[in-house]
Amino acid sequence: MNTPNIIEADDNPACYNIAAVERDTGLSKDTLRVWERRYGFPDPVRDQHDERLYTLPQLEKLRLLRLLIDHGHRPSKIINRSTPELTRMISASSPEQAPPPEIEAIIQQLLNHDVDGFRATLMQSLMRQGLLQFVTHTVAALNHWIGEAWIGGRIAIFDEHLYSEHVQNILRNAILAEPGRGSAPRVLLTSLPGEKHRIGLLMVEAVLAAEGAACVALGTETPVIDIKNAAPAYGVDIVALSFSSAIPQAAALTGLAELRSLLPESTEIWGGGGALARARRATDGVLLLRSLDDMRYALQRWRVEHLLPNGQRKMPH
Amino acid sequence: MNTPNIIEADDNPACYNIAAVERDTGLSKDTLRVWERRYGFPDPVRDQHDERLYTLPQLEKLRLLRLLIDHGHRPSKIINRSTPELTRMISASSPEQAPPPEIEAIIQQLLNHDVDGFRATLMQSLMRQGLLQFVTHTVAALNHWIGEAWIGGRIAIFDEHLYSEHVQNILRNAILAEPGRGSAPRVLLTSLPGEKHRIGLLMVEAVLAAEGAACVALGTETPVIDIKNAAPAYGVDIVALSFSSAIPQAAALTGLAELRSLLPESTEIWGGGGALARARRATDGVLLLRSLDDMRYALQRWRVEHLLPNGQRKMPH
DNA sequence: AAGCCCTGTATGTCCATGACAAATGAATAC
DNA sequence: GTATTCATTTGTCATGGACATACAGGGCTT
Repeated sequence: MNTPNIIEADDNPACYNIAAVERDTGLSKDTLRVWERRYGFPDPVRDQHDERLYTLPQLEKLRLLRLLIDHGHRPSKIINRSTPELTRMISASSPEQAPPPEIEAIIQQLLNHDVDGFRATLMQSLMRQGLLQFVTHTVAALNHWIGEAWIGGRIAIFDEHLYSEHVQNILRNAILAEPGRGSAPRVLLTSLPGEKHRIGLLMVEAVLAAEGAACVALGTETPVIDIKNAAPAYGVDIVALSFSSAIPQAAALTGLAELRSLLPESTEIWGGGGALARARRATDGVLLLRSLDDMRYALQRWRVEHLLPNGQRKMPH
Repeated sequence: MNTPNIIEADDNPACYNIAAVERDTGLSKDTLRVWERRYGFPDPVRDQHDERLYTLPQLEKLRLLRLLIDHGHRPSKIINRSTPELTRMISASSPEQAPPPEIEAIIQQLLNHDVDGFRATLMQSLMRQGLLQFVTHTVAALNHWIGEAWIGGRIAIFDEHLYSEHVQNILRNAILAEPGRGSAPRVLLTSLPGEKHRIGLLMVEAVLAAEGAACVALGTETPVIDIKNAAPAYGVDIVALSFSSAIPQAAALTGLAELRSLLPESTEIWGGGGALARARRATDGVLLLRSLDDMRYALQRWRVEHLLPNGQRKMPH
């Protein structure tokens, strides 16, 4: 069913088939083929069966292209530039400011593979700031910096894995420890198939937990139909979806629109995350949240609209 | 960029385009087209641009087919049967023996969508038994039963998502709370690309933590090359990989062999999980673990071989 | 200048069809 | 029983054409 992605990673420079490239760049097979047809890049060699084999440098350049396109550049304008030039464009677009010392210290421990120190520092940071501050400042900054470092090749994939695991551990632990459970509103929290990033989802859950809302977290990659069925089953007021920038903005918007058409109007739909940060507008009845603070305001608004001053619901559910 | 998936969800029965069906069934566009060409199903209507529009019943039948194929049926044998017949096949395929009462109670809360009760019962069970017992008995039994129920269609996908999230929460929390950190051996814990199941991995981590070993957990789906690089970076003694039964046994064995050829002999490789439970033998130098208890024995053996009675390593690292 | 509509180009997705490797199952020999 | 061979099934890839939507830039009005 699946062919091996990697044949000889060290010896053979061309070792990624088109499915692997689709997985690692997020560019569809169709897009990869049509770029090759139109622009001449990527220009993979072929194996004995005429199937495309991409090299690691090509894959890396494709990731840079993807990133720049996500930032508003047009493919035809940048596709034939060299990899160093693309890298320069990226660092030019993001001010490349050194991270604040506190973040820097955490990053250093990660790069030094100091697992225990890394975890301990994160924990300290959480204790000192409290969950809300920790999530909206430290974790957000770390995510941003790690993302940059990953693009720039300054961090190994396994370091990023370790980072993700530990932040998950700490956030889940903190969420579980948060006292006020079960008050209104009730929020269903998940992502659509294709969106695997859990940290964004956990950050949202942490903020909601800190604000005293009741979360029903379904993890990542729940098909739309199942969300439709889950919402009434758990009696939620709001369905919140997270889209990292790994997902095309259009896919995020159509997913939201589709869900909107399936859920009753009384159920609010919130969407947020990197893929939607620059979206102009969504379907009517879908709320775009461009930051975690946005979400806190949305939460306040919902409570004003739906709750009496004593915290009771205005209308029987 | 993207065409809308749904035109008229309520009035028009044909409202899913091929991208939406791919996302919700996990069947690729190519597969959907080739099934239509070969078997005549699914047979979607076309919009004014000749693009496929699938109906909800078609989508549901596709999901049943996917489920049966994952459990060993061949597409051509089942694709032209009716939806009720497929449903019957699914419920017939799992023997449906009653779980023990303790497990039954937890399952009931999950099926009743009693989120808080479910979490509370799990927590109680953990407190009463301790981490080791909880993992090797309760979680293992729950996994087994939930897997059966999923095959038999007695449990919704979103319930399974919720189950997975909460067990993760509780296990991660318990692991973090486990006192003895950092003693030998040091174990790198992950799965290969394609293996997404995290719970098996967390169960292993919980047992290791309870036994006082030092874990470096990289989450799921780490490419072999990255494992090769990570092992020396984190100075681990053992690399442990988990394979759920969703992965073909041959793929698991190949992956283990490939890794064995990349790591120095002094690094042990352990493999376990559903896919390997019935495997006869693996490459030389790879240890097959058929149960969590197997792993505890393996851990004891490693300590006898590598540690002095006072807990110091026999050889300087 | 700033806002708006219009129009042409850029771009991603879909289609049809052909081909073939990998997976599976059956049949055979050891 | 266990390994080997062969035939069939099945998913993925390739090609090239088509076209809807998104975007950029010119010309218009305010």
